[in-house]
Amino acid sequence: MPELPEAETIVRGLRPHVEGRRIVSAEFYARRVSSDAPQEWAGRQVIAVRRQGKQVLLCLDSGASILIKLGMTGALLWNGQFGPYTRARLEFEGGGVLLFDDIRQFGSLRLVEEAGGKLGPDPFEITAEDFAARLRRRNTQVKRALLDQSLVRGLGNIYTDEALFRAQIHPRARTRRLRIDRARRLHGEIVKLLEEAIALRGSSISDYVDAQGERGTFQTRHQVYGKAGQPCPRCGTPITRIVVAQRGTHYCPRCQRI
DNA sequence: TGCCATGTTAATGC
DNA sequence: TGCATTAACATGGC
Repeated sequence: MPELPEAETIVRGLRPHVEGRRIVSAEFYARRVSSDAPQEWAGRQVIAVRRQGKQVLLCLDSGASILIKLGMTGALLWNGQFGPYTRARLEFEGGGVLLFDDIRQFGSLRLVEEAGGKLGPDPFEITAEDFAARLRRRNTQVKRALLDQSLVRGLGNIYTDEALFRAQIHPRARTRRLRIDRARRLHGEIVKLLEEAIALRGSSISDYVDAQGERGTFQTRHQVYGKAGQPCPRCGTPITRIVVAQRGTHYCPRCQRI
């Protein structure tokens, strides 16, 4: 669920509470949530809260960072209610508790020495030119390429479908055959889409909530995601659902031609 | 009941 | 090397 706009909303909500604070203790309640020893986190000060694609980083005074992957259903709740899906709990000096709730347990927390890994550039930090070049270097379906975090980081199933609709590109279009102006335009649409989604605090499709437990509202602006059978907002043709890269994919067969 | 779901990674084969 | 496919993870909703 959480993609870039949701992670950004969580980070913004967490920052004023967590930055500059020291971790007093950490506890894990599920084997899968972390393989770290929680006492190794204790005593560390969080100097910055950052987003990395769709992940959240708590940057520590030691130089290392706690990398938080939200998976499908992860939530970070500031002073939230401890519940059956609470998988981790961080207590901060001076009061305040950060809970990591995660129904499906695809999320995780782990200490990393270096950020980045195999992630590609953030869509906000890459030029249209560079984006187009990276995209056209691949030889695959454009939807698959956008979901690949090593091309650009932060897009998931929802925003990929929405961005391709806005750019009027078929999700199965081959990256190598995309004209350069179309690839540049796709980057522009991605940036605008993500900015709009952040302004509305993300999309709450099922259970995404921000650090205060509040839902986002960008789902009310979705044009194709989850809209199979409904008329295309541009031309009225029914939105079609197909499977691309093993993911449900929504597009307008008239506006988005190969 | 069976299938589907916003994510990621590993294994395997071409 | 790059790309495609499948499985796996754990749980809730329809």
